[in-house]
Amino acid sequence: MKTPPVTLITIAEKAGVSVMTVSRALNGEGAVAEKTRAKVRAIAAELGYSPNLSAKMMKGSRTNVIGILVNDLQSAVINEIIGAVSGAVRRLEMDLVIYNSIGGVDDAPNRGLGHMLQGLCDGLLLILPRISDVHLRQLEQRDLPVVLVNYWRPTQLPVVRGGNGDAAAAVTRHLLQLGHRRIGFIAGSAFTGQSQERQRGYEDALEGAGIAIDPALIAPGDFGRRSGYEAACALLTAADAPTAIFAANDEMAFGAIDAVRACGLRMPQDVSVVGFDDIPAAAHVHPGLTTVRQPLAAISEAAVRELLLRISGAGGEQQRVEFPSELVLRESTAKAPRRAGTAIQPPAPAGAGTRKRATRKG
Amino acid sequence: MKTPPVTLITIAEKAGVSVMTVSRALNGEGAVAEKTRAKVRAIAAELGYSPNLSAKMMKGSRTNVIGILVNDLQSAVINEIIGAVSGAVRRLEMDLVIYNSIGGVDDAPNRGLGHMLQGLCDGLLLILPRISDVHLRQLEQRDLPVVLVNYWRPTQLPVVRGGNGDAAAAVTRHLLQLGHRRIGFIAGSAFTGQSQERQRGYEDALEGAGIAIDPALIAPGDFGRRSGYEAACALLTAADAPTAIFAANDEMAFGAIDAVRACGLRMPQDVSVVGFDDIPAAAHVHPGLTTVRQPLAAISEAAVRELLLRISGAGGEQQRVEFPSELVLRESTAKAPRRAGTAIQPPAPAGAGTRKRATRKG
DNA sequence: GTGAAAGCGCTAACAG
DNA sequence: CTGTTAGCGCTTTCAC
Repeated sequence: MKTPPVTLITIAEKAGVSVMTVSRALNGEGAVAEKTRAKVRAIAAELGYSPNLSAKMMKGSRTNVIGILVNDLQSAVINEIIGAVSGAVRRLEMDLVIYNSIGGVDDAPNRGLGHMLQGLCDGLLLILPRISDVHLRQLEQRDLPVVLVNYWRPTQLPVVRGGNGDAAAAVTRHLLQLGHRRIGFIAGSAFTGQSQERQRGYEDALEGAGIAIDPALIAPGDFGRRSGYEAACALLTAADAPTAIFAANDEMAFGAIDAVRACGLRMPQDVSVVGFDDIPAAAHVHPGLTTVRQPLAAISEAAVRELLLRISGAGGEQQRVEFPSELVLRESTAKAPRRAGTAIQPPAPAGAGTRKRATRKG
Repeated sequence: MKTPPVTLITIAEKAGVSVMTVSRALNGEGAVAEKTRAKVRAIAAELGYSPNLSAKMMKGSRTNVIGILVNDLQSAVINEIIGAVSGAVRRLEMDLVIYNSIGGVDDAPNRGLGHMLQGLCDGLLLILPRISDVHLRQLEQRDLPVVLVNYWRPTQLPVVRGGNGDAAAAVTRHLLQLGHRRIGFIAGSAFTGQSQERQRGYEDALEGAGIAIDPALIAPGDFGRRSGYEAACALLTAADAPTAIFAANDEMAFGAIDAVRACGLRMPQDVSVVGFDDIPAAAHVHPGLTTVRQPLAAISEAAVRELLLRISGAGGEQQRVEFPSELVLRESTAKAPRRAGTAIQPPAPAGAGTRKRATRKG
């Protein structure tokens, strides 16, 4: 029913030429008489022809589609990256398909991923904050051009990313300049190198200022708001509590802010809070969150460019590209208070305004 | 280099059977000896076989992939829908591919869309807050199972969506009960029926309460935060200003809140603000935003179910499914203040804390 | 229960 | 410049 599919054959018949000529005319390659080409193109346009990708990819030729493999579409950072990649891809007159390999770390080794790998895409951009090494090894084995974007684990695959260590050091120095001496750090999960690098920057800056690193000031988190809340509660209620908290990402910083309030403290007067990522909400809250902005647009563009290089076989000279991140000062940091760290009463179990992260059964 | 692709042939040779048998064994269809099947499956697993979708779709058989066509990946609502759809699809052991038809309303009629239509997906979920009628007509022509999710225009295609009118009426009645008599409404863009329906609910509730609709209280917006700010400024600085503002979505409500503050007014004491959508940020701001929550999970599941029906040819008995939305009361609404609407000084051009929407050149 | 043949829409390679 | 042949990996149809 409805419209029958338009194939090269349809056009060939209507134009009175062979299928091959139509193919060449439409793809702009091979020698075709200008006149023929024009005619064929006109008919194709009229009929609303769009090439059957499946057939194209079966022949192993380029599909002009690049794929994104992502496993967390909820993340503001990732959505920004995807937006930027979309733009870049579009400017190249290519198409973009996103494969959401939701689920856990070990997900989609053969499912889905396999499908995409099987030729649909010319290349793949990986935006995987949680990727397992097993999965990564599989990708290394494959003969598909691939670039890791912003999230990585040790690998030989090319990586394009924003700076973490330098910016984290800058954050820490900023806090030091404000007179803070006990600065807490809330780490993220270890599935990506991001948190470690940020922590390293924090530690380097402290050491650079001649301040010993106190393990009691480093709390574990998982990049989720809730974990930031809990980590901050732990930090703030301990003896000799920090006067500033640096969270490895904005979400956790928000949780930390919740905790500060739940502890009856003021932000930034009593406790300064800094995040990382500069997600849109960081600018929207009051007071605005001091944080770090990664140049996601530049990262995305570069990643696409890198991928294109791999696709065209000009296999990488540069295996790792890093763009410096930038400190964004807002109102969540202030001069360190005079008080020595006094022990604080722990708040009620679930802090007001704290949103529980959705937990999925299964 | 690296791993050569594993095809049915590879497996057939290794198993000492024909390609056909392998195909049947793997797909579970057709009669195959249990023994053969087990053997074939074992080899397939061992070799890490994953079927070449391209070939599959070329034969027009089902690919077990469903596609999402979306044109705004920045939207929190849409991301929530996509998350829910992902889950539903996964539970069905199918795969999901997202096609981001960014750009304008008239975009992707033949590009991209065409590709997906050409068989990659068994069916398409459309999450298109901005879709043109032209585009919609094209889709209607196509012989591909399609379901519109949450956003729609007049069409014969099936639609699964959350309620708008009833919930908007509930919001309005809530404000009326708080004593508000002059309630402003900020409309969204007209590309989807959502804004109109929400406005209708607002008007119905007012009329139901015997209050005449004042066109001066209805301001145009485009669902963006900035437009909410501007619309609210206009409402608040006019003579006989409203004591409550109902924005057609949360983003605009946030803009309205910025405006309330920029005008030197307090929220909710001087002006109550209500949004629509219950995006995560609505719960995160202080005071929390009273808004409406659409049952996105239910909507998404139903949409997938509807789509599956179409795919299996059981063409729809039900063309429109609607799930009731729910009023979420938080702290942005309060009893109407005593003051008569006094004229307010307009704020400085760009309100503090207002984030300009990114404008893309080209 | 299994296999052989044909063909999906397209393009690379080689004629003409 | 244009046409012919062959074949990508798979499934459908029909044979054994």
